[in-house]
Amino acid sequence: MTTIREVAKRAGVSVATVSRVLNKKGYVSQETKERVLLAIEDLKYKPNDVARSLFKGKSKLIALLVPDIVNPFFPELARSVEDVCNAHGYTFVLCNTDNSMEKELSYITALQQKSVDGLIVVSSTLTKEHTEEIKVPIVSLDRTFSANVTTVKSNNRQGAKLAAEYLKSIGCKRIAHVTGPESASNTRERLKGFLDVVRNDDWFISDYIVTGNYNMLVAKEAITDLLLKHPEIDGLFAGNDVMAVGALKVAEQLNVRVPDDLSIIGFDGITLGETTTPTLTTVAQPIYKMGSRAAELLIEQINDPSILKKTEELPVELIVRQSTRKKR
Amino acid sequence: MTTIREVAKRAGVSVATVSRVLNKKGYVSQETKERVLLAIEDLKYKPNDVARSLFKGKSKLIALLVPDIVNPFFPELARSVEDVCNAHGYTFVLCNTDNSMEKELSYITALQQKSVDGLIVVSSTLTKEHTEEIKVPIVSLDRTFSANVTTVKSNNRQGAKLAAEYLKSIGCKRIAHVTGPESASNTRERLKGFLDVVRNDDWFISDYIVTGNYNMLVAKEAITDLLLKHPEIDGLFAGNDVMAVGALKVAEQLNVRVPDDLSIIGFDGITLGETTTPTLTTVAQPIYKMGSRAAELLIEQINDPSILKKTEELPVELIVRQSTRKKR
DNA sequence: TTGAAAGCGCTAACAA
DNA sequence: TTGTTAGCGCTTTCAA
Repeated sequence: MTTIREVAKRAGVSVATVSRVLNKKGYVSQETKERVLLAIEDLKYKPNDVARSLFKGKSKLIALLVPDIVNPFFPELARSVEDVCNAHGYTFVLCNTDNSMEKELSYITALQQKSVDGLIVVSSTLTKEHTEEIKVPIVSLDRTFSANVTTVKSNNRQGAKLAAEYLKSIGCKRIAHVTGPESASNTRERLKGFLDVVRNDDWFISDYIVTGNYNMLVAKEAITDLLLKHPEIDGLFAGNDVMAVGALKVAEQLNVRVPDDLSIIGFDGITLGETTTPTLTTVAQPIYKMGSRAAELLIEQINDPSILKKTEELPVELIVRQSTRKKR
Repeated sequence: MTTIREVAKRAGVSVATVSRVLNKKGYVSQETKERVLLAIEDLKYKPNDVARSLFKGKSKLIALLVPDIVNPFFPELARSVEDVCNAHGYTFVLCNTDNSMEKELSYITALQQKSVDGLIVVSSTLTKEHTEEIKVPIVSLDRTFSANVTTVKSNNRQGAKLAAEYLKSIGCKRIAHVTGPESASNTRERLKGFLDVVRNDDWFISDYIVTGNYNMLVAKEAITDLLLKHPEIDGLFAGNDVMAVGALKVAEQLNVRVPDDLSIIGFDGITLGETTTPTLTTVAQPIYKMGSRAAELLIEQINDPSILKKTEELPVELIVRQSTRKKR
C-alpha cells in the first residue's frame, strides 16, 4: 500500500498538500495540483480509509442486519437499501443474524468498532434498552422495537385485515392463520388484523392460530398438524410468503386441493410467489420502497443526528393470484 | 466512545498496561489486571477497531462478493461462508455486485481501503490482471478466473454430463440447454459437459442452446421462444435452478406438461427446487461444503500468505424429483 | 499557496 | 511488572 507520504515525496510537496488535493479542500495552485494528481496516478495511490476513519470517526459504511438471509424477502429488501446507499457514496454490506440476539449484538459491536456510519436492522430481539446503548444512527426496518428509533414498516394490521376479509369474501368459512415468531412486532400486528376480522365469528377457535416462525420447515410441520386435526379449514392466511409456499406443499402432500378445497394467502409479495403452482395470492408490501426509504432516512440521520425520530408506515396491496378462488 | 486512555486513568495505570490486558499479551499482575478489567466494565469500554486496524493493517473482516443476491443460490452459499468466518472470529459481510465489473471493482477497492483481511468472490468479470493488483488474500468461489487464485468450485462439466445422460436415459430424444452468461466459467463448463453427451447425436442442432443469463426473466423469454420454435424438444437442461423454475412456468403457460411432454432438469440444488410443483430434478452442488471450504482456504491464506494457490473441485450429485420422468 | 506538526486510538518496542 | 513513546496513515489547524 502506497501512502500519502510517498505521493508527497514524488510530487515534491508536503503531505498536507496531497491531502488537500485528495479532499478538494483548501488552496492548491493549479500547477502543484497537477503534479500531485500525476504522482497519485503513477503510484496507483489509494488513500487508506482506516486512517481516514480513525481521524474522522466516520467510515462511509452502512450495514443492514437481517434475521434470515435465506428468506428471499430479505435479499429483495437488501437490493433497495443497497441502491440508495451506493447512490449516496456509501459502501453497503449485508449481515445475517439468524434471529439470534447474540449474533445481532456481536455484529453491532463489531460494526461500531469499525466506525460504521449507520445501521439498518430488521430485528425482533433488540429492545429499547439495547438501542439506547448504540451511539450510531440506526433505523429499524420491517419491525418496531422502540419509539425512539426511526422505523420504516408497512401497514401490517391493515394487510392482515385485507387478507382475512378477502378470504371471507370468496366464501371461506373456517380460516386459519400461521404466524411468525411472537417476538416480531409484525407477527403481532398481523395477528391483530386477522383477529379484527374473525374474532367475532362463531366458528372461530384459537386452535386455528398456529406459529410457523416465518420459516418454511417449521410452518410445514405446524400446518400439517393443523390440517390433519382440522380438515374443515378452507382458508389459510400465512404470515409470510415463505410459509404460504410451505402450506402449498403441505396441501399437496395431504391431497388437499388448492384453491378448490383450501384457499391460501401469503404476506410479503416476494418473487417466489409468482413461481409456485398455483401462484400465490398475497398481501404485497412495497419491498423496494421500504428498503429505499429506510436507507434515505438513515442517511438523513447520519447527516443530522439531531433529526426527529419517526415511524413511516407504507401501504400494502392485495395481489390475487391462483392460490385463492371464490367458492360456489 | 471511551478510549483506552480513559480506562488507563480510571484504573490508575498506563495505556500500555490496559492494552496488555486487552490483548492478553505481556506481563500484568493479577491485581492490576483486575483493576483494569473493572475500569473497562465500568466505562463500558470497547476498543476502537479502526485504530487497531490502522496499526496492525488487519481488520478481522472477511467479505463475500456475489453477482446476484436475489438468486437463492448465493444466500445459501453465504450462510456457510458466514459460519466458518464466525467460528474463526471474523466479521463476515455480504456484498452484491450485480454482475457488474464496475461494482465489483468498487467494492474491492472500498474493502481494501478498509483493510479487509480477505475476499471471497463469485465473479465472471474479474480477470487475472485485476487479481494481480489485489494485495488482499482472495479466493474464487463457484467460478474460475485465474490459475493464480485459489478456487473452490464443483465439477460442472461432470454435472452437466450427468444431467444430459440422465435425460437421454429416460428417453428424451431432443434435448435443449439454457445457459448462464458466457462470461461465467461455469457456464462454459456446463455447456461442455452437455456437448460431450449430445454433440454426436444426429438430432442435435445448435439452435437447442439458448442463453438465459442465470436469470429467471431472461431465461423465461429465451425458453418461450425456444419451445415455440421447437415443439419437438422433450428434454431441457437448465444451467441453474432458477432458470429451471422459469422453464417450469413457461411450460405451464404454453400448456406443455412437465414431466409428461417435457422433462426439465436444473443445476445447483437450492431449496427453491423443492418448493415448486412439480419439484425439480437437479444436479446438486455441495453448496454448504463449497462455501465452507472457500472460507477455510481463505483463512489459511490469511494466516500464511505464502501458501500455495490451488483449485478444489467438489463432486456433484444428481437428485431426481418430479420434473423428469421416464418415457414409455 | 504551502508546510510543520499535532492528534485520531491503539500496539509494541524499549526502558525502567 | 509497568510506563514512555514512537509510530500506523490520514486530516486539519496554525504559521509562514
